[in-house]
Amino acid sequence: MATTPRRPSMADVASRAGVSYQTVSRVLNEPDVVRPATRSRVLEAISALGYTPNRAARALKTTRSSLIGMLTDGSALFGPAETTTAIETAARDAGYSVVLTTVGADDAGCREIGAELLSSGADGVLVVAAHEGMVPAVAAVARSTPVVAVSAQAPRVPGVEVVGVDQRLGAHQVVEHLVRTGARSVVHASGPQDWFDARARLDGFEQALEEHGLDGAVVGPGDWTPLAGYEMTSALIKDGLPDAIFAANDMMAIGVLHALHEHRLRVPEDVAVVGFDNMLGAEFLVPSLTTVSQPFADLGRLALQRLLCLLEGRELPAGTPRTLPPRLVVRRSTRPERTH
Amino acid sequence: MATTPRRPSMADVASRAGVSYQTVSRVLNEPDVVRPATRSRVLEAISALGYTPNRAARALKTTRSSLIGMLTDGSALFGPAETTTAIETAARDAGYSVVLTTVGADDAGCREIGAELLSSGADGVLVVAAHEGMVPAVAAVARSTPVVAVSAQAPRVPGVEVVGVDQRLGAHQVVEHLVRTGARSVVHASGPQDWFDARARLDGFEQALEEHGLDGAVVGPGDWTPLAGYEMTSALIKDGLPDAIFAANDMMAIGVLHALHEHRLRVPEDVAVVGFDNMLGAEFLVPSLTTVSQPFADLGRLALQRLLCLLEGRELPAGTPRTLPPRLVVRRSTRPERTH
DNA sequence: CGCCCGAATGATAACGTTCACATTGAAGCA
DNA sequence: TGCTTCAATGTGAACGTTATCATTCGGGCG
Repeated sequence: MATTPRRPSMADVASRAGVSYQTVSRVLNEPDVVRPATRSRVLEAISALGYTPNRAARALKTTRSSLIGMLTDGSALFGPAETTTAIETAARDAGYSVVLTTVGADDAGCREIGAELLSSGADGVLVVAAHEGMVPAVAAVARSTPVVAVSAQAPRVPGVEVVGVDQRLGAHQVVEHLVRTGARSVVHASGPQDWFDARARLDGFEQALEEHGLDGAVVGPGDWTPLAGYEMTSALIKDGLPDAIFAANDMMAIGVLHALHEHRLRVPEDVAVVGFDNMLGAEFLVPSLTTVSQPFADLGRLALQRLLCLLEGRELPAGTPRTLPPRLVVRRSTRPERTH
Repeated sequence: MATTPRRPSMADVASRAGVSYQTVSRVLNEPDVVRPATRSRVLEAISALGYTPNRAARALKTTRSSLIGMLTDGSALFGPAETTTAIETAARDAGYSVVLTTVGADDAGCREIGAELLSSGADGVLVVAAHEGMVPAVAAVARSTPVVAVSAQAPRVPGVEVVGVDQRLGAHQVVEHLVRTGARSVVHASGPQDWFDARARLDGFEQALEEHGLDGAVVGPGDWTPLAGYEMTSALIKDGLPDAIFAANDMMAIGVLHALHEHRLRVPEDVAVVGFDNMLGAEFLVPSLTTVSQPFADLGRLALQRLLCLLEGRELPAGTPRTLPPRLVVRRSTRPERTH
């Protein structure tokens, strides 16, 4: 009774079932090779003792930790959170655990973060809300571990695969919708340009603008927050408003709407407003926000699938996309499209 | 050249530095006991080889994994996300990594989730958005591992410590503010009652109602989403509105505001609205939302600190709170308080 | 000068698995 | 019957650490 209640090991299970520890190992790893009778005896012993395999020992022996590192931004943004959850669930289904690592605003300890992620023994790493600040950490990791980034475009790090939503396409869809609803001038309230997604949205915006010969301008960059959208819009109101404002994300759009409301400007009659992300609640803003829906959860699953292929040396199923399409969701913050 | 590029081990470092691997171990774990000259020689070898300790081996030997399990809800809610980040950062500072485990809506695999968390070898577990659905998993874990829950009240699981924001107090503050601003009747659009926080807010609401002799009712329960708030409010509009609506969280408040706006009802003149959480953007809703701010980040750090004490057998610093106070943030969705 | 002591380092064993190979036993076949 | 063969299980070693004990080497002191 005085002995420390050590977690049961294979040896304990083995002696209870009257077999050797190797047989127990086999029951766990290649069940069909052991005779049904012994197998069930072992299984019974396992559940009776509440045995769980010691992952440290397994990792030591196999040099594979069954851990996936997830590098993500510290801000509590909607999209990343959803992607994160999808990744974790899919990883668990595949027999992996996810170790979370957030990188804050400061680049300071960033290379160090990479080293820590590495030493945590992750078999592979997923980068979720990719921005410049992560590049040092990613570069440090990528030399010795497969990395898949969820991002609009490859962080300029060799050996990093990329899976993402086509942000440029999304921006195009926004501009085209605005054109169809009569806007002649559009301002993009841009996001932080060290984020790859923000840059791609801006690129797509400028390109679409040119294609349609629209008047347009870019203000910002903002930092994804409502306050940024609010301040940019307040400035615009002073300097002259366009027909429409395209915010880099829904949070900034909230600030845009607020500023307009504050000045008794009507949306969409005076100014149309579009966001990006289709976050929870976008539909219930005042007015209901036209925005671009991103398949965050699918994205997470796709990224994980890619990483698993890298890890296990499998080929990707043919036809697996590298890029997912966004979807424009038209609501009340833009003028209705003419239906012929 | 044909040999697999194995990660360097202590033995490699040792032979390069001309010492035994035990000395390398000592340099890492108790540096002062080794002579400065040899120590620097070893350190030089470490950095030259890019050696990082093998955590699996260490974990196997010490029976401590330096892993903290974080059990959290799958929904992409704002509060949990912020708490999560704070925990991860604090954990990393303390030399721990965080393995993330989300539990979805289905209770099905829930006990199993506990077992997996356990077998992942976490030294301790933090429960972040506690609700009934987690109880089986938590119970499974708690028998063999320290658990701290971030929650309004103890999930009824023995041996689980609790750290939380005083939700009842928050609800009290809301009701009192509403009373001071002239409301005579308040409806609480309640949250999912299997969440401990939602239950506590409801309790606090009812208690405060009684104390102040107010008219009141509870509608719901909702599921934290804007849609829920919207539907409850739509029903209220048909059946008769109170002076104020207290939504269980800000997301639901968004739906409440939307429904009111849709019926041309003015906030706060016709109905005052209050939320809970002070999520990013609450300030910029239309109108700016009065709500209860929760110190999500502090909460995460506090929970981690408590868990570390449990893990390392330390006493908590005297005066460390078990409960953090919320803070009422008065904005424009409620009538202004009279200033004498 | 011989002894002992402490500081610095080395050697050995163990943690709980999995891998590679050895052993057992029963069945198949001439 | 005696041999081979294959299925089922057991044995020994190793993964990279840390814990424990053993060894070495100067120097202080009687």
